[in-house]
Amino acid sequence: MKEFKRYTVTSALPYTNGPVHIGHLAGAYLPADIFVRYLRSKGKEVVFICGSDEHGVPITIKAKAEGVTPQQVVDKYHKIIGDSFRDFGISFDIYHRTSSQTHHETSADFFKKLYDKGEFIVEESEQYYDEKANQFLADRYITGTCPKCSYDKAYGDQCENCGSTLNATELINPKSTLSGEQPVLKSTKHWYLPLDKYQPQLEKYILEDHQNWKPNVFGQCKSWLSQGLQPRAVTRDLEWGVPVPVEGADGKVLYVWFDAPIGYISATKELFKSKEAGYADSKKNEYYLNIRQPQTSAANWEEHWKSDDTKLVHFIGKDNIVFHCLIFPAMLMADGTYTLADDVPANEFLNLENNKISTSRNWAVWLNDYLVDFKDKQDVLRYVLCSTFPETKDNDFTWKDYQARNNNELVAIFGNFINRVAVLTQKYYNGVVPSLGALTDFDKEVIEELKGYPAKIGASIEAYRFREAMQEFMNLARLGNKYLADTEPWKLIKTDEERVKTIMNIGLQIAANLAVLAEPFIPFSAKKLATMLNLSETAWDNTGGINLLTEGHQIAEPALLFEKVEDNVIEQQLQKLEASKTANAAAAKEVTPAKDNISFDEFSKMDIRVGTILTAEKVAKTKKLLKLTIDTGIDQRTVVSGIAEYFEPSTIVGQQVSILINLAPREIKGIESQGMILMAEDADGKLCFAAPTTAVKNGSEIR
RNA sequence: GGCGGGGUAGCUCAGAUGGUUAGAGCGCAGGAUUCAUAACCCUGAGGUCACGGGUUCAACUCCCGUCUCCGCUACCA
Repeated sequence: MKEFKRYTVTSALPYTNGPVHIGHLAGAYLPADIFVRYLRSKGKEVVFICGSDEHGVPITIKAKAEGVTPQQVVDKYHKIIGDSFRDFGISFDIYHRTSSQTHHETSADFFKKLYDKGEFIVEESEQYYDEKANQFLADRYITGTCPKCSYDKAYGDQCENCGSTLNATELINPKSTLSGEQPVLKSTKHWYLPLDKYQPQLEKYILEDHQNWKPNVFGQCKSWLSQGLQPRAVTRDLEWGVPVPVEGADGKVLYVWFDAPIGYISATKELFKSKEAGYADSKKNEYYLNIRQPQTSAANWEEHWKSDDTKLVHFIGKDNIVFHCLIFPAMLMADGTYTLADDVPANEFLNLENNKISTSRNWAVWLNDYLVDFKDKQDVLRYVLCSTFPETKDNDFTWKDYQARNNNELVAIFGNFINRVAVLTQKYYNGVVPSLGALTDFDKEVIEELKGYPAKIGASIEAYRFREAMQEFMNLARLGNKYLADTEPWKLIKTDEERVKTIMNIGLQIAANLAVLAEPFIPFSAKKLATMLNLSETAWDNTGGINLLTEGHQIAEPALLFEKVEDNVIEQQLQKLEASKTANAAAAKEVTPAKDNISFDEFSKMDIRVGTILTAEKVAKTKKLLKLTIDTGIDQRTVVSGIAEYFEPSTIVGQQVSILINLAPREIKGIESQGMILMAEDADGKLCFAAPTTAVKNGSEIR
């Protein structure tokens, strides 16, 4: 195993268009924080880097929608996100941001160097340009008439009428959805990073040198490599971002995926820059939050990025694997002076109450919200999330589990043990650590077991098995409880006071060990415990023994580390989740505005009849389609309808429906559909039949 | 249908490169105990490792197929 002199640890830069939730925390920030806190306790040199990812199209869209500038959007969320991380004890040495000057310079320089080295390919292409809005248009912001089916509201990338995939340039009468104007074709130039050029190097880097990476990470890289890498554009026509620093690139910025990972580097730069200012935690500085003095002897940022004896570790979610394992390394290879990541321990996704966490559906536990409802309980969430980290597959967070973990583990095992020791010490010795006398065989066994924990927990952390590490930590608390249960000092105190001193001394030593070992996982409680024990030791390597507290040492009054979470609190959270979900769904589903008036004649053209479903069967190899036979009173005809997600074929036979019978037939999945069933669609997408409320003769006209 | 990832005790999840009686926590049952936030401690009952084939002396672990679940995607006239 290679010995590294220092570590550079990064967590994925959160995209700054909303707050962060438990899924983010569990995926990339908490694991990294545990890892880093552990390293610091081990006395390792480490910098822990993160910041806001503030560029890209989605932010400009959000700004436009809210009538503010992109900068205002990112300012708002940079603060919210940064505060959330700080409040949860995510101990970044710097939380930087990509809109900062340092970042703009760093990423521009990075581009410029590659440009000068001739690493890029330049390609010119014709793109639609909105002269009124003064910008190039992404395909989905262009509508027009479909060249294939003449549907007049086709999008630039696809026609929803006939389903064909389009190029924006194929549309007839294209219109910009931004201004409503007809866009013009304009040729534009972009720079591409030829990833294919680095394919052999990347294959060696991953497939040969890093077979030890997690299976999910390794597998995905392998899959990409086997498909063959393609050149990727590194620039875009956009105002918001880092301007492309070369001639003839007006109105172009670095593509956000290119500048974002450089954010790690610029943040490190900024961290070292602020060294002169003494790393003051300056919340007034608009460019960073939560800065602290890193535990490193490095003289400059380069030592953390360009030395072979630096171990670079990226903590990310699984959506980011390709960028961190292939694209960013390719960029660094193109530069040639950087060291590459030693590991990228990507987590899978965290679900919430059996459903995927969703920002748009507001199905999430937001960190800033959590602290309002659970003041000072950041450690409980840290603990619960760590115990259910999606390390090998998607995992589920439930409030019931949260309650159980808190009550049965934090309170009942860890908190209870500490309380037992503290209360007994207070009761018997007024809080003074008693002397250690002769050891029994059982004492020796327990001490021997205790001795193994620091290394065991540490090994798990270093292997990125945080769930296992925390379980081991909790096993030490269990050992403490067992020690007390088996030695029964409360009985012995009546017959053998000397023996009780030894027992309590050992109990206290276990508590002190727990205080140090808890720090990476639950730092707030660890601090509370250390204060209670009046303990100043923080070094991991000094744990494992029974010498953390000396005889005669005074400890403070016992205080509870954790409290139970009652049923009603959990109920409330579940209700809140449900309520915000429905509220959000309703709000998100805007009522479609009324269409233009039509004449009675036009209306009369539609021939809508009452019909009855005679047969229904699923169309093979589709998810939504049912093939229906309808008795229209006039004839029996086949209709294909996209309702399979909501209706079992057998249950709708005999159902009366409204059917538009003179709609031009169309072939769907090889079946000719002769008409259209009228359905009402609810806000959540559910469908219901728009049909007569009492039975009506088939063929009756609807008008 | 395509791509990706899954299906292991009631629940949430572990199970390196195939190898003795498949694990943990919770829950459940019984016992012990009272220092402790009725908490702790001990014991126990629970799994033909989705199903069917195959490779192997040996498969939860490798290969093929089937079913099923979850994402993204296609079909919704």
